[in-house]
Amino acid sequence: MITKKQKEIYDFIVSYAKDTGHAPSLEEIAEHFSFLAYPSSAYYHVKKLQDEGYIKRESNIPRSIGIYADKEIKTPFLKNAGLDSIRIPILGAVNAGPATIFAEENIEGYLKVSRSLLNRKDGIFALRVEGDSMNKARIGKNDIEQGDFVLVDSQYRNPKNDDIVLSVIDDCANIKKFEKDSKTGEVKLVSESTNPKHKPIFISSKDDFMINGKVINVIKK
Amino acid sequence: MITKKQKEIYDFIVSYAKDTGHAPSLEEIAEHFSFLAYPSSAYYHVKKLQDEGYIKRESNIPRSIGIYADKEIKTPFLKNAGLDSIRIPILGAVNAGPATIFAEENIEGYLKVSRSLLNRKDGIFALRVEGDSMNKARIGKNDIEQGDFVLVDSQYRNPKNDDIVLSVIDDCANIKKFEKDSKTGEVKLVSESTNPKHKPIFISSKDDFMINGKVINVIKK
DNA sequence: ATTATACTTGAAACACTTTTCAAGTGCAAG
DNA sequence: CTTGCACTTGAAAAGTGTTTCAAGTATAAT
Repeated sequence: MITKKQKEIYDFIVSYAKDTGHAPSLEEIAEHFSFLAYPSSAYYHVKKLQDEGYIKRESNIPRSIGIYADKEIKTPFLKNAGLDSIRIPILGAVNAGPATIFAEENIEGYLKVSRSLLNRKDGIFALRVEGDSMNKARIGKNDIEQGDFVLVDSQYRNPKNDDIVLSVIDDCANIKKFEKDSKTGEVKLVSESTNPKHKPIFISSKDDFMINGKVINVIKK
Repeated sequence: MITKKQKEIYDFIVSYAKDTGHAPSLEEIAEHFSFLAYPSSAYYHVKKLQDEGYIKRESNIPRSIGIYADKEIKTPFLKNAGLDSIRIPILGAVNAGPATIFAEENIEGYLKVSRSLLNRKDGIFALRVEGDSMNKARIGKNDIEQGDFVLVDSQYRNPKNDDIVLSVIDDCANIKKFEKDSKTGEVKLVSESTNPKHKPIFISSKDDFMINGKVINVIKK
């Protein structure tokens, strides 16, 4: 059986590999976790993960940890659910204005979120939603209403059709549904709203346009 | 500008990463090419590839070569299994003779295979097995008998010990177990047969010798 | 013939990584 | 209280891998 620590280490390996394109060394794994002071400790856990079939690895080969893409690790049973929540910074309200909302000084506070909602900790933040432009959109079984918080994965920069994305267009932050025409390549950002005043936004290459992440969850107010 | 040698090296890196889930070391790259006797030579080419923007790499970090897919670094994760079944061309029977069996005109038909058997679609084909030279070998829980089909991953060109490989030696196709002596570097191809007439084949550098893929599955007749 | 380009050679120095092992800690169940 | 489990510690040895450099080769273009 796999333990909570090993699951954390697994997640770190996955996220490290995603970021860099290669696996971490045992030394780096140890460095990343305060409960591991030596590579030998990382070795212990990595060997466990390997024995359980969650990763593959080759002896004496640096950075040879590989992840099986079709194998998901279930979060082990948590004895103390309270300790398993994490703090996520709340940034300025979504449609409030300039792109500078991403600066650190605009952090409004922190939201406490159960870690099981998320795949990874880094790069996720919360935004308070203002307006009704997305009140028909659904993330899981929730809609997005004024005053709710949306969790945004800022590492997700290559949206697929129908993803709800956070974008900044001409210095204005928006939460819209992403739609790209596979033939013309034209990108459209659609409001999923009961309010007809929200028209789709067509992106032209001259617009100052950026996808800042994907909405992965909604936390009702 | 990139040269032909560099393109070859690039392709090797890609195929190695696909097979193993991690990048090769400079030493391994050098070993793989007869025109490179030292890691420093591989270093030279890899640096070129990096300067030209074809790969990314980190200084002093072993096996940190990464390949760009679009603009994102493609992590060499192991691929997962899909859902539906796919068509795989059936080539001429294995020991029927010359290497030209790989030409398209020798496709005998198609075999319908559940994709879950395979890691990837492209580069996989089926071969009908003739003879008893491998009837003791096992792929998963199956042996390889006359009349069976073996699935060959032709992108897998860097076999490990005990892999069952498809090779072409002096224009003759063979399915044998791959064994390389880690000290001498000598390569031996062994028949796993109850029939003692099948002797191991020792590969010398003067032989016209090529690994064409790895047997990844057996489909019983 | 000279120059430039595109490499290869060879060794050594240096850096990074893995592996091992014996001894310990802290916690929870019996 | 004892045992077992799930780890952590600490250091050192044994790999594995990268980088540098100076010198040399081979080919093609000027």
